[in-house]
Amino acid sequence: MKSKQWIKPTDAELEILQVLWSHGPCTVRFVNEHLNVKKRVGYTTTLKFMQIMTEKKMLGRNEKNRTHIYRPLIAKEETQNLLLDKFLLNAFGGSAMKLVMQALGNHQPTQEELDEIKAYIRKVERSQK
Amino acid sequence: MKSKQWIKPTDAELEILQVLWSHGPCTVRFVNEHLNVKKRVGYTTTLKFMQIMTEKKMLGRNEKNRTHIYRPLIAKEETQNLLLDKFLLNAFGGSAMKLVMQALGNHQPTQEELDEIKAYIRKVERSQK
DNA sequence: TTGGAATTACGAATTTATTCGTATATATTT
DNA sequence: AAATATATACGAATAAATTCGTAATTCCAA
Repeated sequence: MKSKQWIKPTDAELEILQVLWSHGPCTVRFVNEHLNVKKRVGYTTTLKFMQIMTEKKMLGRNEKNRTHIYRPLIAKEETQNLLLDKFLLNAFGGSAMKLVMQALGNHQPTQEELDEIKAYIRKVERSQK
Repeated sequence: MKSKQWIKPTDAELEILQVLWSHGPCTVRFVNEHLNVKKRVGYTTTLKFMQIMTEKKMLGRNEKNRTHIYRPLIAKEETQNLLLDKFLLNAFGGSAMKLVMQALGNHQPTQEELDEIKAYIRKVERSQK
């Protein structure tokens, strides 16, 4: 994706992507209703965004029927990684460790999650020596 | 800080805060020169931002002398935490663990850093039982 | 078959963020 | 003291992001 032109999704665009990533391809109405669980947004506002995102090649859509079906064209993990890189630079001066420690500190991890991290660390350590 | 009105710093404001956080209180000129290491920014642009940030109570300034001395009024860690919370929600749907794992995966931690995390995990585990 | 509901397209208003020019005042240099 | 440099204040242009109204079209139900 880095090879193609990478356009950073805005906050509003990200909210829409979240919906499309978790549910499959869906209609504007479906997305709009999901957004409205959290905050009030007009239908045409959501529509407009999804049209813009389609122009930007963030989304694709099936126009076979009158009601278009939209799908994400950019992958969740890859997008999150790129956003993370930017955020890391902007807010944490590029120090991934600072960010990790703060994230851990602020969000009570469960034992399972701690185990997951420990397993990951062991894996890294093995590959390092 | 959460008690007071929290205004999310923009990217440009964050760059200025970074300078003030790492060096102490300083002048507009000093900040501007530091920003210019990375990218070209006009002096009055930086000045304008710092004035706006002062209005927003992000910065304070000593006006005793003609050349004002600015200082951050919001703390680094606290600000980063709040930004992290927002970012977590926006980009990672609130899953701190996903973010931590991706951050670890993308940025080769050194052995010292891994040790730091391990120590932290042990600390959490001790306090949990 | 006609009237209401749903959908898209389009344009534009609004808000927020970024950038800088110009005027004016103050200090410094010669 | 006059010229030059440096600082702030102010306003405004530009750009980017967000929001929605209206018109035109298509579908569906009475």
